[in-house]
Amino acid sequence: MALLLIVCLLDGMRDEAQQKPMARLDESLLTHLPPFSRLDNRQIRDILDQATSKRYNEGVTVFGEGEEAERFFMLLDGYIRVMRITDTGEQVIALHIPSGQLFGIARALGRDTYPATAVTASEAIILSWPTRLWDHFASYDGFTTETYKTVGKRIGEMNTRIVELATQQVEQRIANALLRLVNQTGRKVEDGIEVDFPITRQDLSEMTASTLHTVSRLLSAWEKDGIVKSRRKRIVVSDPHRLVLLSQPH
DNA sequence: ACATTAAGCGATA
DNA sequence: TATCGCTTAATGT
Repeated sequence: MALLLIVCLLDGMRDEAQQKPMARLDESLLTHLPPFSRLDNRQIRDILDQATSKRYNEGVTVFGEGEEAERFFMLLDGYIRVMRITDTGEQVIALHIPSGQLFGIARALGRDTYPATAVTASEAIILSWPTRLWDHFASYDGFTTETYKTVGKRIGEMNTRIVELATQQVEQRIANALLRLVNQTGRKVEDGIEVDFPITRQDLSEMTASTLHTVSRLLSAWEKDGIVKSRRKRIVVSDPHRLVLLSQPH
């Protein structure tokens, strides 16, 4: 969270017109991120000078499904939850995006509207650029290939999730969802690995086509067996191995 | 093998 | 105090 501090200070902390051009953001913020790692300092400077930075609170919608894709985004800190709403008003969580990744890149998918809704799953710091700059970015060496790598990973993840949803039963689905969360966003703590952002039973049920009651019951049972430890909005996996066993059909 | 309904409890703001 | 997250039991499919 040191990054949070730095950017807040650079932003001047004040006035809630948060959407403002960066004064001087350090180039090292981008140099180690895959889409930008092959660019020289002048190119990074150019990119940063056109970026807008904004700090988001938890649970804030960055953009909504179907909206005009006016901008694309780079998540510098925090987590993004990508979700869709069914016609009956039910929410389905498609995936979570960790910091260091681009998102809302409709242009790369040949779309002019966002295919899903993006909500902050934690406090977040996000850079964004007008979509018209996408082609300019795409001309940079390695930008496109790296971008498609992460897009490919996301599609791969969603693929395996579809198979899970279609073939496995709830216990396996929830176990798999939890394993993915700790693998992607896990943070080592005293007695295991903790999901790095606030997550409710309702959230987990929306990731697994289940209900918060079933999730609650399963987490309680797993806690009794010493596999997980959970309190409100926090889940620690203390025995990942046994969770892997549960994620396997038996 | 699950979802739904309902009731109640503690934490949080 | 009101709302939220969570648990549990009973009941339904």
